Amino acid sequence: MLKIYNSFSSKIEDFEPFDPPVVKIFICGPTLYDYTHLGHARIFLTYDLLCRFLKTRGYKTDVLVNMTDINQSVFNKAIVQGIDYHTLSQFYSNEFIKDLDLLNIKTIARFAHVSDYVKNISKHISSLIEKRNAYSANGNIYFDTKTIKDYGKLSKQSRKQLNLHRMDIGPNKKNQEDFMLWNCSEDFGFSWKGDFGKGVPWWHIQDSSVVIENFGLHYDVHGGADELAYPHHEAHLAQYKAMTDLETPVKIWMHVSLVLSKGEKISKSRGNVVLARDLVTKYGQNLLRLYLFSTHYRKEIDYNEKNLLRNKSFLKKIQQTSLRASHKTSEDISALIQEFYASLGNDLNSPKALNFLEKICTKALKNSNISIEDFTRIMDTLGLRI
RNA sequence: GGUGAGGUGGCAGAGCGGCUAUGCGUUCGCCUGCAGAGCGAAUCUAUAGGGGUUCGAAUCCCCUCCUCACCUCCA
Repeated sequence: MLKIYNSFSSKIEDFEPFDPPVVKIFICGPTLYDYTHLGHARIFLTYDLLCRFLKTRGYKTDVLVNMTDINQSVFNKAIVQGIDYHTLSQFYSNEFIKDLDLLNIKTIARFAHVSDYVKNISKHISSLIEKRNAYSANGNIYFDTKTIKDYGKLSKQSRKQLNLHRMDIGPNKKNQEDFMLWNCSEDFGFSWKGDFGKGVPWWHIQDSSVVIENFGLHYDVHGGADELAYPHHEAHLAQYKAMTDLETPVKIWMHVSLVLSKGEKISKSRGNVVLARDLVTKYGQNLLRLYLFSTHYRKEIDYNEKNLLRNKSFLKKIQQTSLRASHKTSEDISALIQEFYASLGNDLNSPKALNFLEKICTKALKNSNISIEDFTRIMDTLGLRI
């Protein structure tokens, strides 16, 4: 039904959720200090496609997205603008939701703002200290990565390599690669109380707490951008294992590749950011979907406007097909429809699926037929609004 | 140094064992007072290099060369 590449095992695996027919998916969400750009859009559209496909196979999806409002970048921008960090993050949170709507992403069931979870985070840190997975050094709390046997496996790094990273630098850390859970040493002008001291919950533990509060001891898919594999996902997995006492609390680690521009990563520091809303306004979400889905999710996309526009004629063909859709699907097209879904089922091979869709359209416009029902189902799967 | 993704026609970009996409471009028609847009048709027969597997490879295996990204906050 669905084969999917698991970054943890580096293999394409048969997908079987813990509690079928429900599929629990966690997606690393936005840090709330700026608008959604094309790279973010690709991430959420990919999981939207995954969910829509899973639904056609009889699954029910439960998607959780964390909304990072406690974060250095948020604090910094709030200071620059002279406003409360919460006001700032709330603004971008609303804008994010608007962007998802523009992108026709309706598959996300829960949004979890980290600031609503600080008490839980503190509780979980206390318990990690108790279990000796975490320790205090110079007031800060760190996770002892040596307590996790195969730490580094997800990001495919040896202990030696991990040791080279200058991770969350501070005095008296047990291991160079240990990461911070609770920051007590910096003054942000505000702090929260934990049993272990006043401070700010740090990056990685936020997701783990959000996940365990919402999903409990296990879930099926952990998603996010490729670049999050280290240190973020590695750290999250270590914490989550310690919290759940399970060896495999997450079935599939699914990483979406980056969007580049002129061969370079899209990022604010390089000044080549393209906002999702601008693209949707200018070209429409249909075109954007066709463009992004015509590259496999594990492959980088080098964005340029020309390539996006190339899908125009394809979109037109789809629109013409919709006008020609009839009451019955002919056999040759029926076979192609099967191939369309089979392609998606094979590690979400959307470019191949689109190829079949194009063949379907070509035939339907010549001498074959596709039923309105079959056609609509394909559109729904891809999230196209024709 | 480590990890991952790639190298396809003039260009962009799919296909991932046999049916050789698609788009841009180019050329020719139709349309038009001209131009553009639009429509129709034709055109380019490609797969980094070298071995191998196979009846058959762009597609699988090995070697070489090259490109890019990530490994620090970034999605």
